[in-house]
Amino acid sequence: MSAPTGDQALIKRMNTAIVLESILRGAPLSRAQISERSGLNKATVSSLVQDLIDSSLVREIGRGQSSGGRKPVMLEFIATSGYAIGIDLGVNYIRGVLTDLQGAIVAERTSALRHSKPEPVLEELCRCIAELIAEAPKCAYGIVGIGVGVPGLVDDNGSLLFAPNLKWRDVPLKRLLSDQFCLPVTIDNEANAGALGEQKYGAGRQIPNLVYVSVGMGIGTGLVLNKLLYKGASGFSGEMGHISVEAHGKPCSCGNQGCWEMYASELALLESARPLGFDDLESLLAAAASGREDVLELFQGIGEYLGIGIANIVNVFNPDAVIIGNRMSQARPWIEETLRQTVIRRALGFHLRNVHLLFAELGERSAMMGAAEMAIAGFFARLKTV
Amino acid sequence: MSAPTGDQALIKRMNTAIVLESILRGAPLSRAQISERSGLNKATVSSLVQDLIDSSLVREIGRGQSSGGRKPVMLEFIATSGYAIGIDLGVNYIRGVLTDLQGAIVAERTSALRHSKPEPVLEELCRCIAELIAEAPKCAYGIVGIGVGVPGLVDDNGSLLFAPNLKWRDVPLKRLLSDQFCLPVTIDNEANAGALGEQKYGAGRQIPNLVYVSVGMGIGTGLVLNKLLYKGASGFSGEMGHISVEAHGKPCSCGNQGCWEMYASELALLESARPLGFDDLESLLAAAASGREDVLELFQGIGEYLGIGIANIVNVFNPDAVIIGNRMSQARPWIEETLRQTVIRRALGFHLRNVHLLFAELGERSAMMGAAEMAIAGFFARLKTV
DNA sequence: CTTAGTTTGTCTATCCAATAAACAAAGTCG
DNA sequence: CGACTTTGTTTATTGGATAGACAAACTAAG
Repeated sequence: MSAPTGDQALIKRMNTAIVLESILRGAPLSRAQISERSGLNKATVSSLVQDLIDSSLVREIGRGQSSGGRKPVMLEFIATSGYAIGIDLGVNYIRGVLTDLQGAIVAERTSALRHSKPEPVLEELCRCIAELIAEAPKCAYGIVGIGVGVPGLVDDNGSLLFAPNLKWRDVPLKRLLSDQFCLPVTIDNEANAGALGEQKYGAGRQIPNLVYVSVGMGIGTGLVLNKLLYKGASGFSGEMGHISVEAHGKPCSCGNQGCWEMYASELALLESARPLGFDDLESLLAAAASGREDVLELFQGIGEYLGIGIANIVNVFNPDAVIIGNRMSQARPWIEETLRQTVIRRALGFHLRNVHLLFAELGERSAMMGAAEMAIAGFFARLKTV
Repeated sequence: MSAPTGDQALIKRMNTAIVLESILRGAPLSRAQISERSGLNKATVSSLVQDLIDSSLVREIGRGQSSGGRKPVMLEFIATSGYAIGIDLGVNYIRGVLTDLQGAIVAERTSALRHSKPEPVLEELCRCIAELIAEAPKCAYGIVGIGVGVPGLVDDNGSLLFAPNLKWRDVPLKRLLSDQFCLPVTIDNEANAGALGEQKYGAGRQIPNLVYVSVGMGIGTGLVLNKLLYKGASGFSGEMGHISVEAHGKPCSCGNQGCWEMYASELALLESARPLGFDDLESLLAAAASGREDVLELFQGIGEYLGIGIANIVNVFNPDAVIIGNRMSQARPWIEETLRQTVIRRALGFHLRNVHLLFAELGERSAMMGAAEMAIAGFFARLKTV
């Protein structure tokens, strides 16, 4: 009914989180440094650090430099006290990764999908997860969770409501996987996962507010506000690919007209390239690289429309950064200039001052790493409540 | 440097807030009921309630009904222990209100503005505030703060950076007013204030996530997420009036092209109505009321474009409600049907399920009441930190 | 080498908020 | 009237944070 009430256990959880976060950010660190940075009393820090050591989350790694007194005992987070699984479930591939608790990759596995029917795909998915689990070294917490990024709409029960390109409807993915593996499972949209991946491990490190624009066959977007994924009222949001940028433009399968993704996605590019005799992105990229004028113009068209939509996003969210990801980010050399100019011309000056226009650093790994991060974040969140 | 650390004072503040909020929501309430609803121990509640009584925030109002035992002592919030000032600074008017701590209006004052130069306007503004302050009854906390909604961009220091219709630039409004009155001052955009006003006192009561669309000469928007105003990375955001809905449409003074407000605002309406011999909204409303076909068509055009932009908003934020406010809400009878149809046709089905399309209930008072609410919220926030 | 001063991390006594349990006061109902 | 309920306070206890004392470990100046 009401908010969780405050008691001493809450204080301890909060302060433990502060100590752990200090170590995560600034390791190696001594107890004295943690005390100074956090404002917590030395005695408090000592006690909490001892708890963390007892829980196998932190260890002492020997003496550090002295500045004229007793040498400090340096502490570090034990990233290998647990492992996370991150999955990027694509339309024709499954990418999976096993990472430690700091997102360092331990094992990786990719497989192509021939069918898109749920049953064989789920079978392959489970095989992939099982193999990754088998590769995890022995450790205190084992596998702490499974995160999955999917190309579709997910509700807050982790059911995949609708995935147009897979032609799936109402697949209770979270329940299926947690029944199978008896582990915490987090499911989210591919763009949300990508946003988190880039925020944590890619181009958006240390940037608290960003928008990730996943430009593939369609356009998906993920919103990170204050380092947290933003979800709308009913748990799914950010369908900015279906913002109408041409009020009476091409009809979209979503029912709207003139959706952004009808003009700035890979699909839009391929459609306008068909008369020139191209039918995939790779050949277009090759043609652009060899300097074909008509193809370069096509990319500039995409760049402009991407810029139009991004200017809209900047005006609405005023983020610190916008990150272009997914397949179209490969076209960076041929779209970046037009894109940047368009955004500069169209976005409001006050918002432009601080916004950075970036391209994904993790490439095809954005969503997979973000999925792993969801699992890791879930583990830390559980630490706080138990 | 780091997060605020947890100590016992924090617990007490949190639990005091829980108790106070229970009383605010459910008054009249007994100590026993608060204990049961909040999960706090009876003794804890007793102690915290005593503190609140000592601070003149709560009072006992006598015995309540018994259900077979000792009669409970009922408690209520003392709304009149403090008063707030809310100001709506418009382009050609100043509206001011004095409310108690629950937003009940005690005094109200409107004045027309002839000039728009800063000096005379500020003078009139100060006179308005002073007169309202003079009307406040004696009470424990006096005037707890001044909130002001302004037609322009505000930074997080409360400076009015740019107000196109007033032709103001860089007016440090917050500093001026707090110097003058020695009171806490909150400045925000008119649309943000309106959003808060409708969320708290108007059509959006109890709706945690909503978007308020202020349709006047331009279009402004205010975003309430989880009952709090959302601000972007640099403190100002939500310029959805400048989302481009016609990628290569009419150039806007903001530098962008095809901005929503070029097609769906009062300005857009007046422009298309000029050939018919109209030059203000009032005469158009009158003509529509008398059934003039060509005018009705104009309103339908506005309704359609409003719907196009609102569908975009619904797709992006998936709010619980969208509230149309400001002057154009008077045109409700002639735009609502078209607007509703357009949104239904264009927004994504999953998002539509839960969204309500509402019109402002407070009319021209939205922003003013929201401004008062900003001052009240500031008072409660200070209670928690001191 | 000696000695003074510094830094680290632990220990001790104390404070304070929440809590359970006991309790007195004030009621209902048969 | 007596058994039972409900309310709100009192009392003793718990547990986490804290200040300050302290021992250990170190640097550097003389």
